[in-house]
Amino acid sequence: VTTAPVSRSARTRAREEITREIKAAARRQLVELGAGDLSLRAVARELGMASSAVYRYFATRDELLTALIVDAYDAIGEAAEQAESSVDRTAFLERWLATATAVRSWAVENRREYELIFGSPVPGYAAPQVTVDPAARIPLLLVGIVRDSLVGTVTGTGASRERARHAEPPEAVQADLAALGRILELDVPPALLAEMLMAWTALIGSISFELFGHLVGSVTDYDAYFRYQMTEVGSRLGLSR
Amino acid sequence: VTTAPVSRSARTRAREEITREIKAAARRQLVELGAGDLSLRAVARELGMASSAVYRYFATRDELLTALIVDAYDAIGEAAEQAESSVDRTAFLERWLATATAVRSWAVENRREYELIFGSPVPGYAAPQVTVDPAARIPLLLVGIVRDSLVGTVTGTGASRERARHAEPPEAVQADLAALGRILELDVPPALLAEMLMAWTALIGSISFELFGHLVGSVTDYDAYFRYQMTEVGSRLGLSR
DNA sequence: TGTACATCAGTGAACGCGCGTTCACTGATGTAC
DNA sequence: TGTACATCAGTGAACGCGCGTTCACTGATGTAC
Repeated sequence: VTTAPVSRSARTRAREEITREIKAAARRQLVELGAGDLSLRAVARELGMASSAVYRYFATRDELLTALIVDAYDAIGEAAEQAESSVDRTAFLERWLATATAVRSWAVENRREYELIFGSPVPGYAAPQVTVDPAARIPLLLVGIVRDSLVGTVTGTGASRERARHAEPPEAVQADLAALGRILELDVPPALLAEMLMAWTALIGSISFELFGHLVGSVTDYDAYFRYQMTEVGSRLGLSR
Repeated sequence: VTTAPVSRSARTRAREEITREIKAAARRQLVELGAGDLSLRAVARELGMASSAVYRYFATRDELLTALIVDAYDAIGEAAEQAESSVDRTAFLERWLATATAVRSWAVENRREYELIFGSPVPGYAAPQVTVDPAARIPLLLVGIVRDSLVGTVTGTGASRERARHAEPPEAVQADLAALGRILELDVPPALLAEMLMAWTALIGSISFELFGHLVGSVTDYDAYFRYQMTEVGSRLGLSR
């Protein structure tokens, strides 16, 4: 039995640093070429090391891809959390808008990484379990906002009690929603939970539509259109008005 | 000046047939490997011809890709039009649901081709102008439904006059919408036009979310959830209730 | 504190593979007189 | 209707390239006594 060293050894520190450098180089490649053309050899070349050396850090190309995916989820989640946390806690709609806007800004600035996580899956690559938690950060933000807004309603802190009236979801959907509510420990009407799922879908759907070029010719002021759209979504969640 | 032959020559017929065969083989490859790994050589191999022979039909790999994209847009548009046309003209919500459902079914059955047109763009490939028209078929269906529903309102054929009340779009968005309304020759309130754009976004966004795996763990009955979601979207368009 | 051994990072060559595209060519089909 | 020429489809070899991964190796760092 060996005891873990108190201070990381030179070897360990070097390992961490070089791992970071490999990921950084891979990210640069990703930006230029897209995920499909990401090449271990090119990464090694950029770092001035033998291509075989990369295998000391990532056992396979897919493992490197996975690391990039996890990083991307974390980065976009982090950006969203940062933005959301700086808004007055009782301004629910604004919290949602800050979240949505931050997500979109990150996506615009990090197109390829956004595509990596929200675009079409890389063929032949199956996302492993490790990506699940970081992927949940943004939806969990939304859960937090809605949860707070409901407490707000009860104590009268300002959330709208005139929530839009929705059709009751059909039974099959209710079952899914009930299970989801239990996982999230969120006790809300099924229609509202469904609305949250749709909000999350609308957020990503809208950003993808813009980035993938399907609004070319219809919209020119993407900022304004996006904000308007997300305001509509927010008000359907009963976050204001 | 040569006159066009009345009946296509053997050569012309052969050319058309082989062009079709090349596209079919390419489509098969697409299904297996995704757009990024589509290879001219592999297509030629499958057809038992020299790889150089393919160049008599498509000057470049990208040209072949473009052909597949156009075909995909046409196929999904065709499927949608078929489904929509078989619904009672005055059942506006049902027309919308038939459209949406047909689009989703086609997407589920033709995953890769769907990804080709609605997933992340193939890096290094710029969609040429020829893809614009076929891409418009589905949104134009939606325009038709809403247009008819408005006439319905006037003549009292059954469309709801209790259209959901929307916030007025901000000015920057209004400008875009006005231009869009002129192009479509559709004279409707800006908020409704915006809602149509959002419906189109929601349709594709929802299908992509499902296909790209972002609902795994939250939804199990995709059919029911999708239908519910599109019903909500439809009612926001004032198509019923 | 010094030494012997184990662990690990990195090298460079090699394996086996596939790709897009070009080019000079042969032979079949189409066209003009 | 028959012949001469032009057009076109398809061949096979080649160019120049890049890829992921393995393997036997050297030399530096870490560990146990």
